[in-house]
Amino acid sequence: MTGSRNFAAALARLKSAGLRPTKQRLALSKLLFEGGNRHITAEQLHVEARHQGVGVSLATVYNALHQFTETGMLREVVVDAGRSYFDTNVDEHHHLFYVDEGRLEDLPRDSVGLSDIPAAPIGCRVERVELIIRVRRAAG
Amino acid sequence: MTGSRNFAAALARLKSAGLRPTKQRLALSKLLFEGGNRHITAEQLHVEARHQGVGVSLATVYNALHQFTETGMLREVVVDAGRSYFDTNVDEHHHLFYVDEGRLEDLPRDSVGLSDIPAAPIGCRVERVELIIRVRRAAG
DNA sequence: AAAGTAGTTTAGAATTGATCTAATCTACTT
DNA sequence: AAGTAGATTAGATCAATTCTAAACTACTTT
Ligand SMILES: [Mn+2]
Ligand SMILES: [Mn+2]
Ligand SMILES: [Zn+2]
Ligand SMILES: [Zn+2]
Repeated sequence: MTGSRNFAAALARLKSAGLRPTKQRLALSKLLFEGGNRHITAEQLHVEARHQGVGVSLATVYNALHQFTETGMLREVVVDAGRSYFDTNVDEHHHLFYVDEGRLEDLPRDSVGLSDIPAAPIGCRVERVELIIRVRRAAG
Repeated sequence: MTGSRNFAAALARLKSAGLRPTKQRLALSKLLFEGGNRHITAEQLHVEARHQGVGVSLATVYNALHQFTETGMLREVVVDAGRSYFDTNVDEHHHLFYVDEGRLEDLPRDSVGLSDIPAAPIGCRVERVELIIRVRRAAG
């Protein structure tokens, strides 16, 4: 019952994004969007999928993550040179990054006072304002 | 005269960082710190050095950039997965990132109203607060 | 100044995350 | 059921970075 509702939700998400509901996309969509917000890398999602017996290649994971991002289901967050995180929370918000663990956590938009953002230079538009607080385990 | 003063300054920088003043480090230090603030990648700096006849390998450029960063002469800025930028401005400030060009520009700290930053979780300390405004050429 | 030592540089190999290719497969239309 | 556009995949490829270990050099000690 839960399974079928989740299936229906995943199906609806793909349908409204104009993506064919393949076995792989359905499985990845469920992994990503069931449960709370997630910040995950392609490799992590691939491992998770295989671990659940979902037959999906790494190339397909990358394809799906990019398609989900293009259609607004995900957003990409860059905090670490050489690794991209995909965020299931596409609302405006900020991030806490645990440098040691390579883990991202949401900060609600109103948890930070942010004002007077400079206007974009002429001929440009602001694509996004990213605020990342990098924290590290305190020494000692 | 200018040459010798620049040499003296580069020498002093390395000395105070506890790094041996090798030909390569002196040359890279001059390229980085003479003139205004810079945001540069390892590959870019390597090209620039070779272009000026400085014999330096890419591995050494990476070594030097990391050593300069560890000793506080540079700071690393992550805006693009798969490419690291090194910033000669180590004062607190923010960035404008021109996505199309892959170019970083400084925003003075007081050009943005930033307040009420959440405290670091217990056991952690805030290593840095990064604010990046991503801009893109306006369509049309 | 010569010798000794620890630190530095380097070419080239290796690694990593990501993308590409082109052959196979599948969801949807007719 | 057949046809077609779209999707998946293994494996090759790529770009940035790191590693390795041999040669070199700055500095210290005689
Ligand atoms: Mn990293
Ligand atoms: Mn990129
Ligand atoms: Zn988030
Ligand atoms: Zn800067």
